[in-house]
Amino acid sequence: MPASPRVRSGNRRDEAARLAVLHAADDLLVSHGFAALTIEAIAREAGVAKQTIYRWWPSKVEILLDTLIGDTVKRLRVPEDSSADSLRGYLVTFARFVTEDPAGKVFLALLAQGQHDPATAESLRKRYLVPRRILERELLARAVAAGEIAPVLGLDALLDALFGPIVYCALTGSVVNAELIDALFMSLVRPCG
Amino acid sequence: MPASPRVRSGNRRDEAARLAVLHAADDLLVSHGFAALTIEAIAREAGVAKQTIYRWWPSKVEILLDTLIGDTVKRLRVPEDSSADSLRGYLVTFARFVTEDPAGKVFLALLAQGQHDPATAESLRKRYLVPRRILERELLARAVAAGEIAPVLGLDALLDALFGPIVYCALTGSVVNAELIDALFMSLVRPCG
Amino acid sequence: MPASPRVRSGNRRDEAARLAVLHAADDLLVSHGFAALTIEAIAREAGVAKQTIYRWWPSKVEILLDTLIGDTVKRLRVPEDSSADSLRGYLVTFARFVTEDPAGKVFLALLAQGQHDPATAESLRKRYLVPRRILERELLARAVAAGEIAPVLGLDALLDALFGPIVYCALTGSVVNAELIDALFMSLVRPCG
Amino acid sequence: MPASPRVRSGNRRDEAARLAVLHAADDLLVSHGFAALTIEAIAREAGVAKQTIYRWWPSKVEILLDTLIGDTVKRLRVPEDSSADSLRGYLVTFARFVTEDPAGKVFLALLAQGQHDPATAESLRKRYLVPRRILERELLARAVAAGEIAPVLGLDALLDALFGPIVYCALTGSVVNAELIDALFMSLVRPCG
DNA sequence: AAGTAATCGAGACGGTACGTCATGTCTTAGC
DNA sequence: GCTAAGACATGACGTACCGTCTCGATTACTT
Repeated sequence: MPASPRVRSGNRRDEAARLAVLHAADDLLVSHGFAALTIEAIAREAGVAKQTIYRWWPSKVEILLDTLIGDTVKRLRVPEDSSADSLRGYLVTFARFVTEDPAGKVFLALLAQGQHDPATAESLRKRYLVPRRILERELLARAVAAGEIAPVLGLDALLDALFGPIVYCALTGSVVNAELIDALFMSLVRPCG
Repeated sequence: MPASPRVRSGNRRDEAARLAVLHAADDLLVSHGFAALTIEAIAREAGVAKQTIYRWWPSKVEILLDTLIGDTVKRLRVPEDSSADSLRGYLVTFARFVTEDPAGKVFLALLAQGQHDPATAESLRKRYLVPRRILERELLARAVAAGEIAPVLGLDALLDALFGPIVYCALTGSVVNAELIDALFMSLVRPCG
Repeated sequence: MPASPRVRSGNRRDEAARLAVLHAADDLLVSHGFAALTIEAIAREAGVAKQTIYRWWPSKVEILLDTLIGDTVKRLRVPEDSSADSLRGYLVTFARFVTEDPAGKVFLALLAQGQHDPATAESLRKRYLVPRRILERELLARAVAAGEIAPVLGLDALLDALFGPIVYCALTGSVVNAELIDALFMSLVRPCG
Repeated sequence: MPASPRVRSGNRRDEAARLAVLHAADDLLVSHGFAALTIEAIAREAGVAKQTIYRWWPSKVEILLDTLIGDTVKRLRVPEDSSADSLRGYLVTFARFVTEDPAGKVFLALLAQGQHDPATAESLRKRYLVPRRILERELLARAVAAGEIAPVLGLDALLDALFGPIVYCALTGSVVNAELIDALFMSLVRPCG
């Protein structure tokens, strides 16, 4: 199997090129950091022409969002089960995602880039934060309805209070304390029983 | 008063140039965003030679850190008084700083840039986060010793739990809820009396 | 004729850009001297990006060499005819070239720059001096074979003896004496008859 | 003898600094070429402040001229004796000077720089070329008067015809042929007897 | 002996150009 | 109509020198 550069698809969008771009972006971010994540580097790494990237993505941020959304579906599912335990488990999973998973680095990078560029902030919010937030709010609502938890706060504020510290620790490079998650959970979510 | 564009200082560092750079960086960040904050733009805006910037600052991040540290001293003092009330007031001040003060934008931009560049993360931590954290830990310790509060967590974790949600809301562009701060304060800090 | 700043050539080298660079370099050298001949000035004058210059030429010296070679082909042809008269005419043409023609200024500038930079010296020699010298030697050889001249020196030394004084006068800003050329020609080349 | 960097001369011009600058310029030209001969490099090499150079020399060219004039007096004397032989010897000495002596490199560099900058050309002419030319013309005049030579050309043109080829060979990096000097001497100067 | 003046080293300053890199737009030619 | 390839104008990067300047020290002439 010498080269087989890739079968050209001719008229249609080349799925292989799409995947190659997504993987190249992901790999570069993890291996060399956001600073090295240039369109030219992605094209080089993916073996794809620059124009092919510009044709399908308006910016490198959207590429990262595509990989992040894909990876989140695979590795950071919002649980269906609304027990207090599965809720707590979700917090722990999120903490691991954000500190250890390469896709978590993508999330942090996008959150960061959102501070430098309003368009990124808007995209991240619309395509990622809001949809997740809806799922999470529903999860909490189900748990409240089931009498599993009795939060001391409105659902949105509660979610900020729970995820905020985890994200902040990840951003500042502190370890995310298990004690911290426990205390937040006990004090704010108030599991019943 | 004819012209006098600026008095040259000759052999010594030119204080006027230093201030011009700091202000230019601050202004550009606020007015055009981090993306427009290039060394050339700062030099242009400040009426200063590029080399003068490179002579004194290793990167634009250090310029921003200088402005941030200066502004924090002026507008985000850690209170001396260790009452529960002044502690809560500090949280509110921080929330306003981070969402409304131009210097707060600088802080968020640096936190963000730290995700893209480890050197920034390290500088921010050493020159800003750690010194502030020390002061805040001492504040909490005094309050505990005075019997003003009875926190449910270790001091570091507690600080992350308190500031994390505020920073997270600022990063995602959500409003920082007063209810949120209250609930965190009541549930985690547990003011006595 | 609306605007049409220049038609972009896309994938291929842009011939218009190439010519614009050559002319800009030539014009700048003649109008403002070698000191003003910076890559940035050429790019400005030619309405071309700096990178376009660096893509095709390793240095401004090679740009000048390109113009010199082109101009020499047009205005300083080595004669085909090997009569003593045409040989003498060639010397006179060379003297005019080197003192009056803008392309002659380019030649002198390159010869000069060769003293400051060995790479220039090497390029000038390989791309200009040696090829011309070959043609001139052949010319002399033909004239000797035809019995037109009977030089008192080897061909290479003879060429140095003939062109050296002309170049030296041009370099020092002296006028190139017609008497000088005649005397050299009579004494060293020794036309027969 | 620990350091003794140099004795300060106080009010007067510091002769040691003057010499250090001349030697540094000379050394740098020979060792690293004209391109590396910057005022800053000379100051560095000489252990002298930049301002000290600017105070006494209007440009680096004048520094080189100072060294050249000094070295010429020492190593390229125009002979007093007006015999044909000593005249021929002078030509050979000049050829060696220009191809082997470091001071010869200085001469070529200045001649070259004169092509890039009219002020240099003017200085070189006034301070070096013209004074030498006067001496050389006198030498020839004495030789003619003494019946030692019978040149076929006016004295100035003759000098150009003699030195031109030597300089040209030095400029193009060719070897200066002994045969060449002989032929020029015999054909143009025509020594009697 | 005290004051004046010029020199020196050091080095900051506003500039200009360097050569490199990534941007996003474009055209070509092949499938 | 997609693709790989890559030229192009733009503009920032960080570095090196330019020539001017100001400083504080040193030393020699004046009074």
